[in-house]
Amino acid sequence: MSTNYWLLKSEPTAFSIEDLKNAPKKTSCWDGVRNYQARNFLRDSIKKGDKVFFYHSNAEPSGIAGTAEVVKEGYPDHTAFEPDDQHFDAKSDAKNPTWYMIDIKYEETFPRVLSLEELKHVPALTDMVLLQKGSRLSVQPVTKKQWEAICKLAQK
DNA sequence: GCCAACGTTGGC
DNA sequence: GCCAACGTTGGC
Repeated sequence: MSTNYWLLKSEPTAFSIEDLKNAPKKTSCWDGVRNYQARNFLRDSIKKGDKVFFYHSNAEPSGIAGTAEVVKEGYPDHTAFEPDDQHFDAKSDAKNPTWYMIDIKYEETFPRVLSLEELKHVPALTDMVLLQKGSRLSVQPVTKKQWEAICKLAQK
C-alpha cells in the first residue's frame, strides 16, 4: 500500500510542533476534531505510515512548520465523552462514537516556517486544498506532488 | 479585534 | 427540505 499525505492544522498556542517534539516518545494523539469531513479522513482514510504536514494556524506567521508520521490509525476520540473536556460533545455516544482521532509522531521541524503567503506563490501548489478560497478544513489531503514540492522548498 | 466564509441548528 | 440565525475558523 502506498503512502498518503495529509495536512493537519493546529493553533500553536494550543498545540505546536514543539509540543509534539517534547511529548513522550515524540508522539501525541490528534484529538478535538469536530468536523465531519475532517472526521471522515481521520476515521477512514489516514493509515499508519502516512505522512503529515504540521500547519500552524493563527500564528506569526501561519504556515507549515514541519512533518510527522501517522503511528496509529483512527480510533474513538475519548475527549468527546468527558464532560470537563473542552471538546466534550453531549450528543456523541461511547457505544457508537461520532468523533475519531489518530496518533502522530514528530519527524522534523523545517529550518523555517513555510508561510501561507509563500505557499500561495508556488505554481505547483495552486490546487492545494489549503490554498483554496474559504478553505477551513483542519484535516486535509495533500498530493505526492505537493508533498515533494513543499519538502524541496523547505530545504532551500 | 474585525470580519468573510463556512458549518450547524432549528423553526416552519 | 428550505433557509435564517447563530457559532466557528482563521487570515489579516
